[in-house]
Amino acid sequence: MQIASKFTVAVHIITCIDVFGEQMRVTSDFLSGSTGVNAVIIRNVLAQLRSAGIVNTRQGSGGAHLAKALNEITLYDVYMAVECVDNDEGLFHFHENPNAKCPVGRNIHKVMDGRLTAVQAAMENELKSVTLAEIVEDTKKIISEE
Amino acid sequence: MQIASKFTVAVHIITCIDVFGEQMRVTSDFLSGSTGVNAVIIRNVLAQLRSAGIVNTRQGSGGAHLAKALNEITLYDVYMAVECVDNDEGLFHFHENPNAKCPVGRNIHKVMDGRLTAVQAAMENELKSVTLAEIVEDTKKIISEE
DNA sequence: AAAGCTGTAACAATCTTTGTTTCAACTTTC
DNA sequence: GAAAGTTGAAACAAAGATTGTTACAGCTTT
Repeated sequence: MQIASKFTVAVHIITCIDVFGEQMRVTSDFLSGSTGVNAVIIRNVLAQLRSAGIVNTRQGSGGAHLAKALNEITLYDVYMAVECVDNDEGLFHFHENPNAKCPVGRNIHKVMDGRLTAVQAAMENELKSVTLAEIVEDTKKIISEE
Repeated sequence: MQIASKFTVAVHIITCIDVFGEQMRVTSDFLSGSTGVNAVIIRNVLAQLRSAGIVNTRQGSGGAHLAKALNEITLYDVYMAVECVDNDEGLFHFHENPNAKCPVGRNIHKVMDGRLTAVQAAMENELKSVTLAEIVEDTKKIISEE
């Protein structure tokens, strides 16, 4: 089981906006071409990024723009924006009907929950440690060396 | 998107084997009752735990037993045993067809891969830091205080 | 007014997880 | 050795999530 590709698509989108945004209109069609992902999916992801205050889009005129400086956007922000993991449910799917009549069944949740939360937090902290500025910088560097 | 519940089921199973194993046969039917999960699923998980050298099972006689000391089993071992995440694919599902004709499309993988691996490693290290001995100890403590 | 783009809904296709049915093979007990 | 209880495993169904597709209303610019 994997985290939905909307996350990597979102990072790809933001990178494209910064790399190409000054010289052209970055439309959902263009992004669809660069990512290989359907334009409607792109618009959905853009809508989620917009809700999170990461990008701006407008009907009619077309073209997405960044709403924040790249060094103020972390991978965690993007991850949360596209909601690959439901915040209520958490990263781990717990089996839903442990038997309350069994001593283990009625207590396993209590024992596990804190630890599963810690595991999820470890992952999220690592995501918080990377900014999109780094991602875009690396990308531009590689492009310039090609 | 979530990590399959087979993982929490597996932890539940191991806990039951230790808690109840001395006084009764811990069969797939019993585990099905305690977890609320279908007995065939339980047998599948047991088969994966057996392949990983964590438990022993036998046809006919019935009843699962631990093949290792609890302090030698970490949550990571269980997680890997049940293969909730494909080892080849990784935790993050990358969009599969970025456009090689686009400078961003043909380099985004290079830029992201190392960082995604680091995020996954952070999660896995946290899983490695918890042993089943702790889980079972906590569970027994709670049961004794009920 | 025309062209191009976004926003969004509805539906289909695909994949994964989980459940169900079924039956062969094995062990213990009578 | 027969019966009962159990595991191992295959095949298929059910349910849910992701991704793709189609369609169209609404906005902006020219």
